This record gives sequence, structure tokens and C-alpha cells, in this order.
Amino acid sequence: MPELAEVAFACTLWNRGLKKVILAVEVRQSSRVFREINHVQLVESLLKTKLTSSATKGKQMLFRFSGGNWLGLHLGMTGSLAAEKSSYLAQKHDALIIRQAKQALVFRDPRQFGKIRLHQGKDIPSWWSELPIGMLDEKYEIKILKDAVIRHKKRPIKALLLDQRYFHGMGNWMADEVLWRAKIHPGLRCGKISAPKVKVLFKQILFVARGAMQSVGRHGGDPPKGWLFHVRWKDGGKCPQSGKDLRREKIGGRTSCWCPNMQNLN
DNA sequence: ATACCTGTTTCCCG
DNA sequence: CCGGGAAACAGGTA
Repeated sequence: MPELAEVAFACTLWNRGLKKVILAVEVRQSSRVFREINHVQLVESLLKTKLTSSATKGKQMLFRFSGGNWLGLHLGMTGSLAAEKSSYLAQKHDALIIRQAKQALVFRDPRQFGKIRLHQGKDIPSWWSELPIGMLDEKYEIKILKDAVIRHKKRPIKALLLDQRYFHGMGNWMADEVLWRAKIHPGLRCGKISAPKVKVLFKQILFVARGAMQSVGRHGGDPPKGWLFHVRWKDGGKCPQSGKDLRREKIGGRTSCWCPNMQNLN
């Protein structure tokens, strides 16, 4: 379930292995998550090193190991991280297991849309430093939204919100949550959003991103009570605000959920 | 059986 | 060249 905050939380699970030596590395070489790297090289570069730090940016994760070894992870649609007991045995969809004395750090991904990257060298990998600015960054500003809306006039706003260049870390449920709070129909074309609505939209982007990080990002689990999240997939789900029936439809390539009563095309 | 799915990339069209 | 949309990737679940 990996969007911004879930990714941040997943990262903390591996933090249990910080400062600890890697005793063994297991890979399921058939997994598609290794498509961009050599899995033998991955094992060799992590073995006997220490996990020294971790970070997340949007949906991306970066783990640093001693000796100038860097591991990038993306959880795709169904990827997850876990810290298991040291006696843990590999399960069917475990792509990577990093074994330490007291725990096994696991990356599993049934659908294998996730991706592992590797980098060797003293400096932070360029694919990390070149990631777009994040919604939680101090420098994240409304100009990014304004420019994007002008550039993509014909796109439904829902599709724009899922564009990682502008809303790094945004995923399907966050986008629905943002639009619901901003009272904007997901199918509204970007060029039709009024100036005041753009302001509201920006405010809600920050609210949802920050709120998700403070709840899900810190403790895992679900977003706070009252969020659309809790009802958006329920058949017969009602809008937490208006109490009316929610609607679901594919917009911008993804199933979207909205309240027809609160969110209109103006 | 059928139709889903918290994501990204690639391909095709205008 | 750009913007926009659909398909593809793959396995589990309802």
C-alpha cells in the first residue's frame, strides 16, 4: 500500500537494522524487481557492510551501506518491507532478504512492479539527487501547481495529481482525499479550475501530505478518522461530510471516488 | 470465470 | 517536439 506516508513508515521498519552488519543476502533472482540491476552484484556489494542510514523521498527509498554502497527501493503497487526474526525463512514473494544477527530485513512484492536500484561510490546516486521536489519540502510552492495546471489544461485534475513530477509521493487514495477536501470533481479539466480553487487545492495537498505523514508515516495503519480513505472502497460508502452516496469511476486512468454532492465540475 | 487493485513505463495518436 | 490516453507489467483476491 505504498504512497508517500506508507513508504516513509516502511522505511522505519528497516531502521531496526541500522549500524548492524550484513551477514547474508538472499535474492529471488527471478523477481522482476531486479530488472535494472545485476543481482549477483547486489549480493556482493551488501555482504559484510553495515546499514548506515535510510531516507525516503516521495515513494522512493534510499538505504546507505558502508563502503560506498547504496540501495534504492521502490515498492510499486504491492511491495512491502518488514523486519523479521533472524530465523525467518524466505516466503514465496520475498525478493530480497538482508540477514543480520538479530533480524532479517525483507523486501517482498507479489506483483513485482517494485524496483531495486544499486549505486557504488562515495557520493549520493544521481538518480536520488535528481528526484523532483517533494510536497513536504520547504521549497514546495503553489507555483508548481499553477504552472502544471496551465501546462496541462486538457487533463483531468485527478490525472495531474498522480503526476510524480509535480506531486512527488501522491498516490490514488491521497489524490481522491485531496480533491474531496478541495471540493473539486476529479474529472475537472485543469484549465477550468478557477484561481481561488487552485489556492484551495494547494492548501489541501499540503494538508493531506502532512496529515498522512503524521499518522500513517509515524505509526503505520490508517489515516485519521473522518478521512475519505475509510469509505472510498466500500460499496454503499457515504461521504463523511454530506452523508450522501459516493461515486466511483475510472478517471485519469485510475478508479476515483468522489462525492457528487460536494464535488462538482465548476 | 470475471474483474478488480494505494504504480510506472512504453507506445501510439493527434 | 509535446500532451494525453491506453496498454502492459503480474499475482492475489473478491
